[in-house]
Amino acid sequence: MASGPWTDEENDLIVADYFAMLADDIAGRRYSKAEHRRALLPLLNDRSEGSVEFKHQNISAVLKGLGEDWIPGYKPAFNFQMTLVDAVARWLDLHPDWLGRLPGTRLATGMREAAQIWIAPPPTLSNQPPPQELDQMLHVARKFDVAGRDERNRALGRAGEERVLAHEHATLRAAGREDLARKVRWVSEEEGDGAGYDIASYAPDGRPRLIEVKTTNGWERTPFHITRNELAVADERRAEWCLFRMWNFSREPRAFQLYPPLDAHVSLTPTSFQASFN
DNA sequence: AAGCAAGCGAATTGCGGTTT
DNA sequence: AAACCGCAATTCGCTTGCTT
Repeated sequence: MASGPWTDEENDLIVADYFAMLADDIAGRRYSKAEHRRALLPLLNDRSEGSVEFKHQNISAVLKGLGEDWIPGYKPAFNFQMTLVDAVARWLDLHPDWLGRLPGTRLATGMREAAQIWIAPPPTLSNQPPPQELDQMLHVARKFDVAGRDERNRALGRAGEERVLAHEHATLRAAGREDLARKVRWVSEEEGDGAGYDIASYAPDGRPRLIEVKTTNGWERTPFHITRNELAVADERRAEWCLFRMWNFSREPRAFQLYPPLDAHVSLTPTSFQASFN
């Protein structure tokens, strides 16, 4: 039995099998996990059923770090090795359309949502996941440049802003401020980026509220990019500005808000540098 | 250099619940 | 009743670092 670490070949096989099941799951097709496992087993180097199951949970963990859906029932299990991450990366390279696929295949059931979004406290203030787990997830996020991917995904960003717009309208109406709700403006849509916030809204008491929306399909601690300009505006108008972080977007949007100073909540790492001649 | 302890990652077994 | 599924506590064994 169980002879040493999994080889790259084995990892490739099980990752491909995993994605086959995940595709079935997302499309709502029936499939049998046990059947997949039986088909896979003889192709591997004499692994036990248990270890195959466990490896599936490890793949779920990689996918969670990536900010992607995983197969329900394979609860993410950490302590996976980086060779497994490489195998997932290889598979995604060979199937570039997987990440580009439109979010929302499974949305049909969840569309009866209220316009308001559930806002929870930011992760810095709630209970933390074990540090070991967090490190591994961030490592994966970096390896795949999850933050960059979200940033470049204009459709995701726009959908997120639209969602927040609806949320602000609903919140103000619920507070009996129809007058303010009518004055909410989608700044980035009307004037383009550059203002340092996306939506100009109001608190129920009438104070202005400048909202920068950051959207991801990933989990709540997925890293994101923030521009120098956004930071500057956050600082200049710190009483009004807020960052609206929306996560788990394609399934069921959840959110938290961050208020300046941002570095009290997150650590800011420069990721791009200006090169000029002198 | 060898022996020993500690730590850590990998994997397995077994159990409780669910579906057919 | 039997098969199937999901899950987690726990064990195993290897590596690494420390001591003598």
